[in-house]
Amino acid sequence: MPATNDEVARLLSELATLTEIEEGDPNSFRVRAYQNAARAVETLSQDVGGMSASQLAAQRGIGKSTATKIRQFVDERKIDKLEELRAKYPPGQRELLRIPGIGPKTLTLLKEVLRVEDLAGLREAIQSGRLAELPGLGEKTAENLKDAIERMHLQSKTHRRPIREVLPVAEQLVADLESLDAVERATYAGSLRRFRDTIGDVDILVSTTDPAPAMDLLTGHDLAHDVIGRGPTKCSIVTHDGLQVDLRAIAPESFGAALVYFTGSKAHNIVLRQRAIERGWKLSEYDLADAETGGRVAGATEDDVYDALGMDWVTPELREDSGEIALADRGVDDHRLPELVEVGQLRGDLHDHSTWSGDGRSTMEDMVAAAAGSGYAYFAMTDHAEDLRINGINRAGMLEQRKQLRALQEKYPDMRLLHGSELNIGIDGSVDYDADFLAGFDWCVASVHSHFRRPPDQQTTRLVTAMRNPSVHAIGHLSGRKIGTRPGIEFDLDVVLDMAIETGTAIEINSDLNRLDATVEVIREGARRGVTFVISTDAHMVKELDNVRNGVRQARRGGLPPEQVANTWDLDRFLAWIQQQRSA
DNA sequence: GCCGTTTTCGGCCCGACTGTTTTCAGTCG
Repeated sequence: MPATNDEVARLLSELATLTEIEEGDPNSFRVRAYQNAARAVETLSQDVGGMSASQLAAQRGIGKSTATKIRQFVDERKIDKLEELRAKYPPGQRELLRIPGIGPKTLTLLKEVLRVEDLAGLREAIQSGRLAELPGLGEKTAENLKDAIERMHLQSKTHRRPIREVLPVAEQLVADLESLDAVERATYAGSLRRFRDTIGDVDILVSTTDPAPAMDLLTGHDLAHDVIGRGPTKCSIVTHDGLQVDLRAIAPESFGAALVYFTGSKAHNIVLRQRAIERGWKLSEYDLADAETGGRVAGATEDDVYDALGMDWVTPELREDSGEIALADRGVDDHRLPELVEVGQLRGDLHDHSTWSGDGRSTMEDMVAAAAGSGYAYFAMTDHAEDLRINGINRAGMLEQRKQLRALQEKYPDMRLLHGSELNIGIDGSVDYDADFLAGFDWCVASVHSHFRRPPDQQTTRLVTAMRNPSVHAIGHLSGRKIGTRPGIEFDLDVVLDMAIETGTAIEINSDLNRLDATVEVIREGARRGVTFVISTDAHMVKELDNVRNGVRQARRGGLPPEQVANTWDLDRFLAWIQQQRSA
């Protein structure tokens, strides 16, 4: 089996972790070098398998030494240095490092003084009181470690959770904090603000000159199970289901700097700080300031901070140090961040269900009324087709629904109602109904709802066959993944994107927080190649029509401009495009 | 281990909090 970039990136991360133990310092330069190399490999556009050592070493973040290691893995499927460190620090030891409160120094101390090398040994050392006798540790530390072990299966450091479990909690806490008189502004930051699929913990910032009320609110909140810590400007809680929430109180004049700092990513921030240093400044969560005098340069808003650093403001979704820095750098010729799609640019929703489908929760009339209320110029009713046995609508049902939708159209002169369906892509790529019946729909989305575990070449064929069908306008939730619970189908992205362009079929960005599908990788590559996308809610009830903002953030994360999103187009252009797909 | 208009050595991001310390080390983000 050839070595994949992901595989190599994982091994380099492991090397970083093991080196951290070896050197006893999480900030060791060697540790950081391995982490940088892992990230460099992750974001590489070519396969490491086909690259020579010198080609690898030419990549930023990969030097001669790491290039040799990567080549060794490609050729021999092993890395000597890694094998050596794995033998020296068995998995039990590394597991201890994952316990919050244990870093490399404590780990070494445990091993050398108490011969503790795994979780069981640590439990025993706490129980017997031997741990509390170690130099630098004490009763309180022993107690904290005991608690940490108990909630470890829930803890953020060991467990990232799907965004759908986190976003609603964060939004509620932010709203509650913002209602306080003492709080000027509250917002969540971190990977949630960057809109990653999975989230470790929640970072909330409040702008205030009086931190106490905000901290009282969080530590006493109904959602709080346990207060982990509280200082003058920072406190942390764990919710009942184990999510850690950190709150930081920020002075208003520092809010922008803090927002930059806590939004990250870590890699993005490091580059910003390097830019600050080059200018004789230093960037912290308080401000951008002169390194010598401490005189403030910027800090109140994110815009000020980026501007002072000679950069355009970077949308949080792009802050991963994966090319956005150069695009924002006003010192670089042709620098230009992509224009990214915004919620206000969408003119229609193209994947929606009603009680006509067994799993719909709002009536067609209510869905249409709500869409009209959003000011949409077009709206597609796409209930499930008949092959979805539990849910789908048969031919007679579809014809009746169409009749009722046409009647409804008269009530909404300013919004074009499209009668469509969410078709099911069968195991051979075929879809529901026959060609003549399909031709009666205005707009069809085709999605995979079954047979998730088939070989990639078979899945590729399924998708390609569906895209070739002239009645299929878009492919819904391309991978079929459910974040955190179902991995989704594997397929050949090259082939699928080529076919999307050839047939003019759109790729859907599904706004359901469970899905966020197409994935960022697909969007990024599709954006580069000029593929047409649609951003749809897949709403099953009125309330879910608002989910479109999630789909938009997913699209932005993939760097997608509005021009490549078909439902930003005006009605005439959109209808002409549908027509063209049909005849292609 | 990586990198380079202060280059091949000598730098490499920064501060809060905790618990243990009588001035700071370790961990975290």
